[in-house]
Amino acid sequence: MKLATWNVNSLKVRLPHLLDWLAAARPDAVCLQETKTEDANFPLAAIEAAGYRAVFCGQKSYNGVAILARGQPAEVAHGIPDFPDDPKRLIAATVGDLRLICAYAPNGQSPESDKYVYKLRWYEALTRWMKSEVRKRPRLALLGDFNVAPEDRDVHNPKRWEGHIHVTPPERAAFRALLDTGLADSFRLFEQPEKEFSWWDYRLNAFQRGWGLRIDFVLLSPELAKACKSAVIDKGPRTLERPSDHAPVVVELA
DNA sequence: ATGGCTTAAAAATTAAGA
Repeated sequence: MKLATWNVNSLKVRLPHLLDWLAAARPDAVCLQETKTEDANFPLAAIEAAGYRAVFCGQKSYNGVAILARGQPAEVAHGIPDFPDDPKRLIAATVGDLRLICAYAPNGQSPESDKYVYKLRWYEALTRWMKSEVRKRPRLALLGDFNVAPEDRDVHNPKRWEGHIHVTPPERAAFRALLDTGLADSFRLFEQPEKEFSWWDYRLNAFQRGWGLRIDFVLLSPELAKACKSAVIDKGPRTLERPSDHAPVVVELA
C-alpha cells in the first residue's frame, strides 16, 4: 500500500505532471493540495481515465484539496469540526481500511500578519480534533502541506530563515503539539540523507541550489507507523518544465 | 547573495504563496 501527498500548485497547470506521476509511481492513494480549482472544473474524467476515483473540495485562485484513490473514497468529510471558517483546506475520506485526512495548512505570510494568528488558531483546532480522532481511528493518516519546517535540519539554511514564517518557535510548537496527539512524522522513522526537502522557491534557482524546506508530511497513527516500510520525497517532478514548487512525499505501508 | 518566480484573477497590475 502506497500513500502520497503532493501540493500541485494548480491542478489545471499540473495535470500532465500528475497523470505522468500516477502512471510511474502508482500510489494507491494521493492527497493533493492547492488545486485552485472549483469543483465544477475538477478534471475528474482525466483522473478516472488514469484509474483513480476522487473526492475534492476547491475554490478559485487559492487553496483546494482532493483525495485520489484506486477505490472509491467513502465517508467524506470537509473541514475541521467546530472550526467553521475553513476555506477548502481539509478533506477526509475512508479508503479501504484507512482513514485519510488531506490538509493544507495556512501559510501565515509573516509573523506580524493576521494570517499568522489564523495559522496558529487553525493548528489549535486541528490538534484538538486529532486528540480524539487518532484514538477513534487506529488506522489514520494525516497527509499534506503543513507549512512548518519542524526542525533546523528541515531548513537549508537555518540562520537565514531565523524569525521567518515556517520556522518560528510558536509554529514549531504548534506542529509538535499536533504530533503529540500520537502522530508520527513518517519521514523521520527512517535514516534519511541530509538536506532533504519537499519545497523549493521558484526564484533564484533555489531547487538547483538545494535551497529548500521540508514542510510536506505523511503523519501516521501508531498502528500505521508500525506498518510503515519506507518514506521518501520524490524530487522527480520538481525537475520537470513548469513544475510545482513542492515535491510528492510517498510512504509504503505493509 | 534576499534580488525575484509562478499562479490566478483580469486585461496591466495585484495578491498570494513560502
